Amino acid sequence: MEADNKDNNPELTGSDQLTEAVVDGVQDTSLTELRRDQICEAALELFLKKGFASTTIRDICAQSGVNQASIYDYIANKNDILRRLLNKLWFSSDVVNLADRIVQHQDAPFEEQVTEYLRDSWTKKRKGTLLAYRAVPHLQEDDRRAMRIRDETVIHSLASQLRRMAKLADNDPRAEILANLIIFMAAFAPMRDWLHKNVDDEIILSTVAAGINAMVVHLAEQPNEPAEL
Amino acid sequence: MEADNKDNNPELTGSDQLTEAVVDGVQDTSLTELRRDQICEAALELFLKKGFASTTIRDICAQSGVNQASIYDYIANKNDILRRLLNKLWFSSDVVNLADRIVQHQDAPFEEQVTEYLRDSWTKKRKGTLLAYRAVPHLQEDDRRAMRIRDETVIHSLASQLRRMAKLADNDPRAEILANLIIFMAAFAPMRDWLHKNVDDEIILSTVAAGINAMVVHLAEQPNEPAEL
DNA sequence: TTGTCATACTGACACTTGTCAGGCTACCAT
DNA sequence: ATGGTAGCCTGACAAGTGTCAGTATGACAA
Repeated sequence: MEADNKDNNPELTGSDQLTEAVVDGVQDTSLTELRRDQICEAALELFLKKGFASTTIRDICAQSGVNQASIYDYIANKNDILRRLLNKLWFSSDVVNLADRIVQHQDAPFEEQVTEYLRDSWTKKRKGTLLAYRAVPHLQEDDRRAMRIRDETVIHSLASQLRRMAKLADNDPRAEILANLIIFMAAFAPMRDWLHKNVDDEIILSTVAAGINAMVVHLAEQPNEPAEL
Repeated sequence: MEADNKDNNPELTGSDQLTEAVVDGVQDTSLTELRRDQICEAALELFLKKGFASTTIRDICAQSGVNQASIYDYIANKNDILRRLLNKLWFSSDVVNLADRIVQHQDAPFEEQVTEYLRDSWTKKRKGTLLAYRAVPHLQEDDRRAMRIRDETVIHSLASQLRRMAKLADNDPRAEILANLIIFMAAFAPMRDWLHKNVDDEIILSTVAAGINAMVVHLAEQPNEPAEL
């Protein structure tokens, strides 16, 4: 079981994505596209509601209206659906990451950029984030590694911006830690949304953004690593 | 399937825990205790590695050395194992929560208390946290509600301490948001531990604690909610 | 009208899963 | 030795699972 032959795809989709299997059951590429979207949309909803492992192919078929046998004309297997979803919602999301934002708008105040970054993460990328945090354990080892590498890249570029802004030494590990923490907070609202039901989203946003800003400011005021306790 | 008859337990274990099913296959209560511990320990390891849904009873039996049939003399069903684990590692963990810490040591500086709180959360309660964040979707509705209520209680008590410390109005929602965020950060190191492999744990700890402290200090300096943007 | 071909679907296979009935063994008191 | 009993295990069932071979269907070309 779970042969998952993505090796029948000779060229990689680009090393910063997960490799999608080639499926050639159906010629009409636009139809393939359409059905795939149906399938992925249904699968996303179910994965988030019931978890990847508890969602069956039959569930996905029922939800998307695609036949149980035909589904294999559009996707290679259950894992392939997850890969495609992550590629679309996580790797190719149109949310600009914080480091790039800072580089692009050198003049805008940091807190404002954090606000916009969080706003986008919490709306446009919300489901992708949830999926990434919940479903990654079900990926195969190399896909999981790809996700980790992506994360590390993002964190390192953010860390170097933080170092510049807070005037830290090039090897100060606190920049990486704070970068990691900020990325983590991009998952805050999606993962803990059952609270604050009656609180205005903008207040949540500005509170967290102000908090992140305070963290960075504080770091800039403490340019040396604290001595060992 | 999944009858999950915890209703054959007349008295509740206490409303701040999940209800564990009564299993009477074996008389010797100390043996029952022993086997249950074996089973839970094995299950915990597997749940964290493969996820709840992908871990089979057969896996748990193999890992714990308990027979496939006998396991039902010690636990009621797969879900019951999860409940018992959460009761032990999440509800009855010996980690003092941050609000209680603050009340108990009114004089100690906030940052120090945060440090100790995070240290405990990231070591003693590490697996419980991971389990709570990952496995809760597989609980039944009422158990999930119990977890949520617990969370809300903890957050509200922390929020009221934050209000006191930062001199905020009683209805300022930012206290709740920050409390929620701090609780969320108690899951930071467990959930994102693949980074910082070569960074001293104490630096991670002090960096995050300092950041949280800066957030609260900043909040105290901004006693009024910002006007609408 | 007939033939062809791309797509949809019926039905099934091989396997895994949670769960347990009922037989089995080892030890203890007599 | 013998009977009894507390714990252990073989074997199985019913339900569900991912996957697909092969057939039915419908639309279009000749």
